[in-house]
Amino acid sequence: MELKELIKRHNLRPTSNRLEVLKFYRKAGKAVSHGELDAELGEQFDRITLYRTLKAFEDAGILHKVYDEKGIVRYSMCSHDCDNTQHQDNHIHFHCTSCEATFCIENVEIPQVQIPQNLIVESRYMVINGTCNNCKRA
Amino acid sequence: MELKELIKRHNLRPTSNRLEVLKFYRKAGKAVSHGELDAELGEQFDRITLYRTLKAFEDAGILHKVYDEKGIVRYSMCSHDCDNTQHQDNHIHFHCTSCEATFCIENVEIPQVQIPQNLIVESRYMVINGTCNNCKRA
DNA sequence: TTGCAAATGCAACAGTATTGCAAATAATTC
DNA sequence: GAATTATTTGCAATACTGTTGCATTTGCAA
Ligand SMILES: [Mn+2]
Ligand SMILES: [Mn+2]
Ligand SMILES: [Zn+2]
Ligand SMILES: [Zn+2]
Repeated sequence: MELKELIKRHNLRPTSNRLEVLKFYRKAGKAVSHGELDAELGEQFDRITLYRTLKAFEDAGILHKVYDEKGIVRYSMCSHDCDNTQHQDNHIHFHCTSCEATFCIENVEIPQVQIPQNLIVESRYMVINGTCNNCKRA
Repeated sequence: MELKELIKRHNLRPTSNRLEVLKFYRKAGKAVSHGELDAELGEQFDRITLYRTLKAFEDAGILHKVYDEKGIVRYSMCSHDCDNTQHQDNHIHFHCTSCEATFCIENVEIPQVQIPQNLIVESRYMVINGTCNNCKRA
């Protein structure tokens, strides 16, 4: 199994819990909240364990946090070379206001902006709200 | 008092609670969370009333919500012609990672971006993290 | 296979926010 | 100005999200 390798490469133990969680995230193809994860795997694993799994994956650079405009926390697979020392997820996120799906726009960097005051920029975060492909035709 | 007028123009009753809250927001010059508001006015007004005041001001177009990258909810004065039908707060927000202050960059619009998929864009949200003027020299 | 470190489950707790309802207050009508 | 009506407020209860402590289980390496 490839997921096991991915977990090991990030210095975590590939437990059944972690394998199932990661399988779910990979399959989802979008950002998933703890609540949605719990709805899927809550019978099998404890609510708190799922919280800790998400935290562990985030720290390890396997998942990254995604916020929509209402502050809802979701997680999504890291694509590149994130690890426990650094995340590299500075891409745009899209949030569908119809179905509430949120996902990464991997290949679009967040544009730089000229801000007038003498402020030091460290990072940028950007969410685009709109209608996704599925909801458009419906 | 000018604040009274502002509240009335948005079809709300200018109670002492609302006047004090609005005075605080105007003075603050930055985004303020419910907790910070409660720390200032909690002796005088009920915690829940403050929640409802913020909600009422938001619905009326007097305040708008601001989220930082950690999902913390703050509110800030609306500058333009927001009302109960529409908000017009599509500017960038700046969050200082040192002092946690968050404020509006009123005069900088959020840049448009070309997203590849056929997604319908409705609005954009952007937060810049960095170091503010005060913290820079410290 | 034994020993140790990491991971899990359960219980308790913390922080933030919402809802129902009765009392208080503001605006409107007389 | 007093009576009537609608809005606002305070308090209690509740919900939701997330964290922490601790005993038990599991994975891994010696
Ligand atoms: Mn992403
Ligand atoms: Mn703003
Ligand atoms: Zn959608
Ligand atoms: Zn600062």
